[in-house]
Parts: sequence; C-alpha cells; structure tokens
Amino acid sequence: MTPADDFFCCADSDPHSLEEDQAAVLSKVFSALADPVRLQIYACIAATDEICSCNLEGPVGKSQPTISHHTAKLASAGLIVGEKRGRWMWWRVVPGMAEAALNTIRAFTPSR
Amino acid sequence: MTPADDFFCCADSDPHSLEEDQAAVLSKVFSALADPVRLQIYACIAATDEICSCNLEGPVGKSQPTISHHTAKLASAGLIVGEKRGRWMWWRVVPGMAEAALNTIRAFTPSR
DNA sequence: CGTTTGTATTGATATCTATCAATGAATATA
DNA sequence: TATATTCATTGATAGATATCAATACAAACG
Repeated sequence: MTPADDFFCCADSDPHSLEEDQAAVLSKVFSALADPVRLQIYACIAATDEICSCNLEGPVGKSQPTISHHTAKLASAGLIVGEKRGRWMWWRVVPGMAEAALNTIRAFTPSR
Repeated sequence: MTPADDFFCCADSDPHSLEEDQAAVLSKVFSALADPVRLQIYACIAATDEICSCNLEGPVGKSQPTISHHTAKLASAGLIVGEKRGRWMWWRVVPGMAEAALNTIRAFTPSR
C-alpha cells in the first residue's frame, strides 16, 4: 500500500482494521461524550463517589428534563450507572468503560 | 457533597471540574469519533503511514462526497492532517490529538 | 389520604448531521 | 489544448438530537 510510484494510488488495498460492529459500539460511547453538557455532567459525577441528579442541574445550568435526558444517554452508553434510593437518583461512574473505549483507539494510534 | 443524611441532597454543591470552553473543545474531538464510518476511516489512516482518499472509499463502502465530508470533520477536530500532492490527497494521523483528549477524560475518571 | 417533591416521559421545535447526485476546481495525461 | 481524474462543494433530504414546557409517575411527608 502507499504506492510509491506517482501513477497509481488506488490499488484497492484495504486493511480495514476496525470491524463494523466494533465501530458501532465504540461510536456509541464517543457519542455519549460528544456533547459539552454531558461532559460536564460526567465530570461532576466522576468528581464524587456518588451524586444526586438534583445536584447536577445547578452546575450545568440546564433544566431538569435536559439533565434527565443526558444522564440517560450516558447510562445507555455504559459510562455511568444510577441507583434510585428514596426519591433521589444517585449516579456514579463506571470506571472501566471510558478506559476501554480509549484503549481501543490507542490500539491503532501511532505512538508518536 | 454527597450529603450523608437522608433529608437533604440538593445542598448546592458544585465542583464543576470541567470548564465550558474546555468541554467545547473536548466534545468536538469526541464528536469526530462519534460516527462508525469515521472510526473506520480513522482506523484505516492509522493503519498506514499515509493513505490516499481514494483508498478509503472501497473499505468503508461510502460515496466519494461522504468520504470527503468525514475526512474534513476528522481534520477539523485535529485528529488527522491532509496534504495534497498532485491530484491525490494524503492523510495521516496526528498522534497527540486523540491521546490528549483521552488523557483529559482519564484525569477525572476514578482509577477503579 | 392528600400534598409535596424528585425524576422520567411526552410533545414540540429548532438545529445538526449523514448521505448521495450533480457540479465545480485543480491537476495530470495524451 | 482537449480530455480524464481526483477531490471539494452545493443542494436536497431523511434522520438524529438538544432543549424546555407540560404532564405523569413514584416516593416520602404530614
């Protein structure tokens, strides 16, 4: 690949190192991290052992349905888990999830 | 934070460790990685020192304008750089970019 | 019980995005 | 110079998404 001569470049070489289903799972995790509000929410949750949903509205500055929407998306991607105790919803980070996605990217990224 | 008593949870505690502008930059990088097609393109580029745009259409199975759209988005996020030599556009990965974003996430993710 | 409170869901809307056909621009070939 | 080729841009369209007001649900309080 990378044809050295200047005449042909489309020598139909396809390493295609990332499978489609793996790319789909990965993209879902990165989609969850692809919003600035969700990143702030994720950082707030990671900053404590546990945090209540109502403690996220203030710092982030969004409405309650919006916070609920974002936490649901983070949870759907496996980045956080929630537990309802009493009336309050407590969120905490799933440590391995972000690492796993990041390691997959690092696996095929040149080291420098 | 994490009010121990079961009566108050909204004690307006806000660590807010991630600044808004930093979250904006981060989200742009993750947005670029939030699409399965772009992940495959990124993997294809990372698998070689350099790869031509026309060598991406085949493995990914998308049209030429779509490939152009995705490479532009990856480049806009700083994840890849392109150089036009002759008629061909050659892409290569910017190694530090993905690492930097991943390190920022790792900075506030509990180690386990 | 009825009321209060925290959260999820619904509905609506505006914005963004992924995709491709068609076209344009730039470069190499004959 | 005329033609072919590689890539970017434009236009159009279907689908996703971020946001909030309004509402529903569930759990605790009095």
